[in-house]
Amino acid sequence: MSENAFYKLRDEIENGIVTGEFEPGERLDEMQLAARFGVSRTPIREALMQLSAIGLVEIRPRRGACVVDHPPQYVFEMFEVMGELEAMAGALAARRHTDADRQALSSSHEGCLSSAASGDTDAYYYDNEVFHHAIYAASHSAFLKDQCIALHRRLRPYRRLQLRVRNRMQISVREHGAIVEAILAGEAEEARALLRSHIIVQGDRFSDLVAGIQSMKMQAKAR
Amino acid sequence: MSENAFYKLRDEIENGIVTGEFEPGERLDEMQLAARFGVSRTPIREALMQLSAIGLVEIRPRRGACVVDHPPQYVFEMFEVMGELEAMAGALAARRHTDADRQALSSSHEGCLSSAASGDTDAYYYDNEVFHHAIYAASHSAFLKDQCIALHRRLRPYRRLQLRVRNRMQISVREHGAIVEAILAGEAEEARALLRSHIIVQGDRFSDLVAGIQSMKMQAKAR
DNA sequence: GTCAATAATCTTGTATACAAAAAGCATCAG
DNA sequence: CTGATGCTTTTTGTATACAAGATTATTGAC
Repeated sequence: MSENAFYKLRDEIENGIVTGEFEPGERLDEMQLAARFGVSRTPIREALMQLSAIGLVEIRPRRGACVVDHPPQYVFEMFEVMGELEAMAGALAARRHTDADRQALSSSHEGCLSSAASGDTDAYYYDNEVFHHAIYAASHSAFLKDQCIALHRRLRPYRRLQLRVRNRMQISVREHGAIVEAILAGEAEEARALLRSHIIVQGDRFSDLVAGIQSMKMQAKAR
Repeated sequence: MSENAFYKLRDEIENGIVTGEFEPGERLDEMQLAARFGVSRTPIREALMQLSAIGLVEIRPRRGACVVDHPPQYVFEMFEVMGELEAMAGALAARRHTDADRQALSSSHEGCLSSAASGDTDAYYYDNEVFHHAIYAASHSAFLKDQCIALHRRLRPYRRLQLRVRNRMQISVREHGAIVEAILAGEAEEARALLRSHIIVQGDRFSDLVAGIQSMKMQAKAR
């Protein structure tokens, strides 16, 4: 066994939740997980404790851990808050970005452009993450960056769903272009507004999201 | 031992951190804590795992848990983000508040007024918390409320420091008045701006905060 | 006297053990 | 056949045990 099992375990289980292997509402049996990862219940429990504090699993006394199952409204609100945080990061980035930040923003945007052009959603999913992380870094607010990364992670399962929608990649990458422009031009309020509406799930996108969550659960039940 | 020790333990340790009994940077010895609370190391570890996920303690492999010790810049950034989140809550509250919310806002503001008048900082500290929670609730965004409460908790040690500054209570409660007015009048953008500047630690207040953190650490070392 | 190397001690990380609560099951009454 | 009650099994929560890494102390060399 290498170093600090519970860190690895936490990430493994988190990943399982994000990818949908563990479905929303599913019970996470300690012994089962222990057997699966070849460890005892102790580090499993410690990993679950951390995930519960983050808000990815729910622990009810004497009844074990479940993957959280948020109503669509709550997920919508998560995107709404994420939008505000990213907007803040973008506004700060517009004011504070360095040459290195310019570089990182531009090249990560290039990456998104090419993977969007190739139509590879998995590649875009990854490049998109790099792009947004570049904005967080350019904000030069360590705490804001930490918060954005944490919430971004928590939203990963749903973000993945959104890319499935037709043309979403093209629209998304076009919005990225405008965002980069605003940040590099130092237009803080423009960047704020653009990022806010880039993230928020409004109008049709909300119904798409709800439909996606539904089908995710259906798929889960079928297994 | 009653039900679910680690919940109680988590709150106890968290409280110890907030009140400054456990100083920033202090090592949290598992056996010591176990002896103190009359339990074994297992539930202590589980509590520490949760606190580490929240960001109140730091666990380094094979070297135990420490109370986090953020540089002043990071604390400033925490208040900056808190300001943005509360601003958002205030703006939503201005648009969405119900009669019950009006009631809760007004009465919690009354509470702040009277405890500020009496000069009781502990009472004000509590009433202030009730007031801000009323705003979160009035936003009618469950996730935003959760995030605000979590960050509010994390900032409790520093918030406490701020009240020590002369006249801070009077200034704070006056700002509350304007905030209530804006929310009740439905002026979302006004509420947003007022709350943002109410929370953010700017100008002199930042140096006061840094000085407070310093003296907190001095006091810690003296023990 | 100071520094370094090694031994002793302490602390963490994980496994296992055990008690108590919840869930599942069977039996029995109606 | 249905429902309820009591028993069995399973699973959680906590304590304890043990191994391995980190820390400290001691001893010896310079």
